[in-house]
Amino acid sequence: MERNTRQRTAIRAVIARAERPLLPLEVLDAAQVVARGLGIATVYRTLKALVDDGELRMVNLPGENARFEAADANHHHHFQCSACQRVFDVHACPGDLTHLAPRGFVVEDHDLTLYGRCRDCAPHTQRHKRHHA
Amino acid sequence: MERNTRQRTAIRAVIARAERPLLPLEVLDAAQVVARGLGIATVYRTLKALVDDGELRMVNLPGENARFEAADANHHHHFQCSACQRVFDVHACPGDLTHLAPRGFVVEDHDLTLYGRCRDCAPHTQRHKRHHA
DNA sequence: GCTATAATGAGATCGCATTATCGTTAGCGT
DNA sequence: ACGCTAACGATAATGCGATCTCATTATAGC
Repeated sequence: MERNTRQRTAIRAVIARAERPLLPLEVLDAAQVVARGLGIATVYRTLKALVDDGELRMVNLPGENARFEAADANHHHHFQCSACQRVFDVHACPGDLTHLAPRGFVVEDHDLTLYGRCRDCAPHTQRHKRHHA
Repeated sequence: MERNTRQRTAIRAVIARAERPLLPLEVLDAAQVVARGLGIATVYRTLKALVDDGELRMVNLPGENARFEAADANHHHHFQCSACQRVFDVHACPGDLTHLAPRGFVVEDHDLTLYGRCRDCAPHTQRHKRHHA
């Protein structure tokens, strides 16, 4: 993390532009457009470094590999599309959930994942085209 | 799934008795008490068979390996202790969350995971002893 | 009790995400 | 522009949960 390379710049840009947490492979695909020849090793290396620096945050969803998003985002949750499998941010929260836990349990945090169809994959309300990012 | 063996009986009993989803290794440990010599291969084989039969359900929590619980339980969520890592059932639900998704998204289901200290690991309110199941 | 064969257990193997290796490339301070 | 060396890319290696292999064991029908 001492030199600014075009690979690192591309990876940073891809994640900053995305409005959803990305898989390492999604980062690779998107960043390769700008940084030709970019390798998966560099993606993993850079993601790890950026997480250590506190610039990125690792996002885990049930049964999924880790995704990465900007760490400066405030508390939010995620929505995974059952059709395209992509994960989107949900800028809403049911609020205080501490009362849901059994007696004697102390709630400190929570994760919420919604499942269904994203805007692009929703039934009925078809979109003109589906240019996935 | 055609013969009733002591291994299978032990595995069924362990899961029925637990009030929380168990990891394959937790099933192994608990079932070995009754079924001596039980191997991990049999645990995986049996869990898979019971899931196929609809008797068990696979439970995925963020960043965790699959756990298994009885399939006849009704809709509920989970609580993972940040100290002992065990997962407990939460028989409560925040209710309708369909309105949280962005416009155009169709919510079909949701997963909620609470994090904190379980009764055994909670601060202050110490328990006399901690005989983990 | 006898037998056919389903089921088991130990250990080898697989699948796959992630990490390490190492020769090459390219920031950046001078 | 030069040189030091961080960073890269290709690919081998790792880690580990889960599955497969196969000789052995034990269930269940007769």
